[in-house]
Amino acid sequence: MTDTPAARGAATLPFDALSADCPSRSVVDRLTSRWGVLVLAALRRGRVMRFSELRRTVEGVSEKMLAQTLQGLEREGLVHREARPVVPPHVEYTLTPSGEEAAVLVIGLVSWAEANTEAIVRARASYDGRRTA
Amino acid sequence: MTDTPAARGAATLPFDALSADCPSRSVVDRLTSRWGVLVLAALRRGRVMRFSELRRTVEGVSEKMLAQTLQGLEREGLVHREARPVVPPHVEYTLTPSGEEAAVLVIGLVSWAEANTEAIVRARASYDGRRTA
DNA sequence: CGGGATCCTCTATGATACTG
DNA sequence: CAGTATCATAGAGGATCCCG
Repeated sequence: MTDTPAARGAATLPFDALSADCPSRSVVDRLTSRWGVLVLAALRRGRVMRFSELRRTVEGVSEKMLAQTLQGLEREGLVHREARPVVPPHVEYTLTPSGEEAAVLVIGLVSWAEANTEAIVRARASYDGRRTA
Repeated sequence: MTDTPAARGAATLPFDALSADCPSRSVVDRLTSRWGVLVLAALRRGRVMRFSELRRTVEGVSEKMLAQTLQGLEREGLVHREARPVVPPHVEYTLTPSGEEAAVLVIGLVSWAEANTEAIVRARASYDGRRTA
């Protein structure tokens, strides 16, 4: 049997993302980007947040990365940007319906990670111990 | 009221990962690392795979990054490595129970991304059109 | 076959300063 | 306030060769 990626993809593999050329990979990359994950989590469930509010909520993010991340998510149609033409500027960010869906999944991951952090820290210590010994 | 990350975390925020010092962030970072996601997806549901098998399945990954990713996942206790002392070497990788849990969530994300790739590509085009115009 | 060791190239990320 | 522009750097990621 031919075992090309295409053949496997159509026949048995539900995950095209495993193939190099699938555009879904770039989507996954953005969803799972360092700050993308945290911004989606911060905007969950219809929250409306301003730029500086996000800046404070997502601790450690720089202005530059926050702006860049928000633009990326907006481009993917996951985040909606509402700019009110006043001075000083007033800009609000929310998740789009699509963004809400993605956020649910991302938050699932984050929650799991938090629930299992202790176990993982223990696993790390064990692994490191074995290697050092 | 004191507004330390710890205080907020306990009181109102379900997501400690939003605070900079929470160890869960490093867990999230690894789970969502570029190749980590794809390796977890490839090893889903009790699959047993050898190194070169993974190398072929996760298209585009280099030997170095695959080795590095597998070691990272093994360290977190998500992947089990079984090396049989024969020549030529025979090494098998599987998910641990913990890894299976994480994989389910990661695959959820990947699947969503694949299902929504078209919509996202359209959103991109729309966004780019608006900016260029 | 399954890596380890090296060297090299980018890109992601940050710090800082400036602006409408 | 909400960014943009610039400069600088660590680390991700890749190519290649080597070994048990």
